[in-house]
Amino acid sequence: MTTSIKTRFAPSPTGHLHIGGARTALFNWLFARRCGGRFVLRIEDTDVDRNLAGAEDKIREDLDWLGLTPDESPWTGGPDGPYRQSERLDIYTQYARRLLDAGAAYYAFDTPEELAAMRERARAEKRSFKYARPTALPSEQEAARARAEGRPVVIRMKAPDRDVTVPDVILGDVTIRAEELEDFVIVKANGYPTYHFAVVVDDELMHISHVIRAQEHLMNTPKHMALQDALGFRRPVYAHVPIVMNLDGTKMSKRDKHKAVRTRVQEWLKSGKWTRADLAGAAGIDEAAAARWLDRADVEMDGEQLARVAAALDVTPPEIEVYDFRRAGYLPETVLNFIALVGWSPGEDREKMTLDEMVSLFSIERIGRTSARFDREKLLAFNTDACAAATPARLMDAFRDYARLSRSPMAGLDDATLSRALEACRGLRTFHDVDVKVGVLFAPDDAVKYEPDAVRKVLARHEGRGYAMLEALLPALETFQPWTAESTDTSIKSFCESRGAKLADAAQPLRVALTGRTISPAIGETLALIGREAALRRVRRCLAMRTRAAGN
RNA sequence: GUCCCCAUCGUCUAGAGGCCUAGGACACCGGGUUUUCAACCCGGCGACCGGGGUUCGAAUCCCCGUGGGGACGCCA
Repeated sequence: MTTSIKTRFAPSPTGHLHIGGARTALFNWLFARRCGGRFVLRIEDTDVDRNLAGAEDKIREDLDWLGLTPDESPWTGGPDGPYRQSERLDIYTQYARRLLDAGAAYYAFDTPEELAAMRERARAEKRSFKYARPTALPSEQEAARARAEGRPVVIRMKAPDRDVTVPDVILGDVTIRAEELEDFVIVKANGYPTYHFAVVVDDELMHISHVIRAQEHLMNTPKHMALQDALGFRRPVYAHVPIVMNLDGTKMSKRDKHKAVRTRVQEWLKSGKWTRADLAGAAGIDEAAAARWLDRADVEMDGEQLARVAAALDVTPPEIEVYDFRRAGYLPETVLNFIALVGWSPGEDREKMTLDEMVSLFSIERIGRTSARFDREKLLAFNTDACAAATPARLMDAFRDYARLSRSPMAGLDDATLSRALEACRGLRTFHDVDVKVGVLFAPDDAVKYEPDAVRKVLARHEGRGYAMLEALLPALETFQPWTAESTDTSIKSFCESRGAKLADAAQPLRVALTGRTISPAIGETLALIGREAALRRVRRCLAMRTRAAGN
């Protein structure tokens, strides 16, 4: 049992799953599957302030969508639970006691302000700060007294006094010199364990054999090893994977979304296009909260609020979290395939893979050492290919999920119509494309927004040539029989022929009349999808609008 | 600033001393197809960060430099 393979993914419940986190989860999941081992999901909720209500459900939802289901987790249970750190507090206390008794850890009473001042002084003197271990360690009595006096009491772990070498399967041996190591807090003043402490205890108790995590944790590992040694724990195999970056080389962060929206808000405020009240209104929050968000880079509004503001501003914030990609209309299998390739490669120029194929191809040794940039263009291309390759049933299923989330007018379509619409969208890149291309056909007439550019170019130009065409076409349209894609297509073509016009001369004005834009499936297909009644109605409506505009 | 990691086309990467005139994918450029958007087809451009070694031979090994990234929290 002790020799069996077990990996874990341990997010903190702060919101939807970050794409980088998803990749870490995927690697852990793949490795466990590959080895016939188990995959554990543990919730690291030891920061009372940062925990967000509902975040755990979001993570679960994202993982489910991707298909990375855990074998053990807070919601599936398992032999080594509980899987929420906040429910394991007594366990940590027990081990902290052991460290204290062994003299491996000690009480400390510094206030956050004092610590900040020490760090500040060190910076002013241009030396690096290192916590100075007191020569005489505080006793239990002194700790009790400090507590009684209202001072914060934490427990610090003694850093090892010799060099530590981290054995890493990706990076090789990494040695950190003893003087770089510092005594670190393992139990906070509020009694909660810190990440370092909880991780080590849980990985041991949960029999984790391989720790696959982001490279930003590399320098934490000596701390974890010190804890393992002091507690007599096993040493899991470590694999630190390179960090996922933005195309510009900065770290991919949730804040990027806020930054993008914030920038646009600022532009609009400056140009007088918007007021702070508009912002608050769009977000659905009060003005004070809106102002705080606007002025401080570290303040975030929730995902839904941000999405509303972004929509009002007509900007698309970068997709960062798994849920962003889902809502943007990507297939989960594409996301999985693509993120697997960010930092890992099976070799032999292999790129397109199903999850099952990845399982059989995966190995930690083939994970790279270089930080990799996340290229959305390539993801888009992957998704395009995946949609083209997907079976109609799969596509329909995935689209329904998208339509529900994005409140598409296509959400309620019956199977036959939806499959027809999807077929008409062959070549789609994301489901958002489908929504753009055929969504309006299923929306109420008044949802049609006539784009000024389209109207000018296709209808109004050359003394209203497009409108004239519509007027001529309307009576013919009324006689089209039967109303199918093939038949209406033929009818329009012969209509054009009889007038010595090109197909585009009729198709484009019709497209604009029906959708308000120049984007839609082939014209016959468009007519079939929208239906006879709606088609005639929208053409008449479009012509009536022109008359009204001319009257002004 | 200190410590750590990394370094092949613009991007993700293949490459584990001769198979490399460095391969693939995306992007890009040119052309084709086309009633719009997209898709699709054909062709093209394009990289071993620099300098020293080691070796008969280096993208591959070593050293230095440079560049990028990460960590330095009672965050995880």
